[in-house]
Amino acid sequence: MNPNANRPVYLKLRDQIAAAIIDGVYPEGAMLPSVRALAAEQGANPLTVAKAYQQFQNDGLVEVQRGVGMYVVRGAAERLRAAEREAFLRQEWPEIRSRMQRLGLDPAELALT
Amino acid sequence: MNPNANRPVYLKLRDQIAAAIIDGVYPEGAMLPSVRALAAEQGANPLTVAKAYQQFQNDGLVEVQRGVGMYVVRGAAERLRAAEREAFLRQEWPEIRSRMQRLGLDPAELALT
DNA sequence: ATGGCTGTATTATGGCACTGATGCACCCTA
DNA sequence: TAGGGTGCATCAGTGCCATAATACAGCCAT
Repeated sequence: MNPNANRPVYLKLRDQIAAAIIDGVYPEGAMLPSVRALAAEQGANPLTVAKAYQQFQNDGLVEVQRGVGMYVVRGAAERLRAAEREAFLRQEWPEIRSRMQRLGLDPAELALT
Repeated sequence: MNPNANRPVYLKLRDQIAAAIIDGVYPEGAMLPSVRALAAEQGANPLTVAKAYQQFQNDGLVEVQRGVGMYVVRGAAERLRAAEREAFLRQEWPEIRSRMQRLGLDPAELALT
């Protein structure tokens, strides 16, 4: 099946949040949705959301003001995008590429879709 | 991290075997390695290997001769390739494509690597 | 027929990741 | 100063995964 289907919730949330930061849905300096709010919206547990937020704190992409909320730091979007791009090219793309080759698919053609 | 890294062993084995069938490492009519042999080679448990083989039996891609071994049926490689291709295009490619777009990557360029 | 190879069923166990419920510490505003 | 909003720590439950030890059923060459 799709490897992304049976993925832990907190990782899916993490990807979703990362995409939102990169796309500017949560601009730099803005406050992220509270763990409870996002949990209610996504139908998940607050702790699961907190776990998804955790990595962004460790990487210094968001700043925690205890009792207040979590804020996107300056330059977070670009730093995040660079890191994701590097990780994608180094870890995922080689496998995807060889896999497509095995299946007789051409990335250049599919790109035009 | 890489979604394929923390995947269950039996699924990684399954993908590895599927690739071998498609690539003709196990040609049609040939016998697959015994569960014990592959388990020893891969450092896994025979039952884990059996679980990896399971799906191929259900899909009718391999034929079990009890007491003898498991054999790749005729047309298995092409059928497997078609199924994998369809699944890839429908389930995985859309996500990959949008993700690359977000990261500012062009599939057409990367294809030339 | 016997030994050695196949796959398979059974049961049990340990580990680990994910999820969940509760309560606490902290900060701002009214 | 009271209330409601934050994040966070602790503990517990659950289910999947992997392993293990046996035992069984079938086939084949010697």
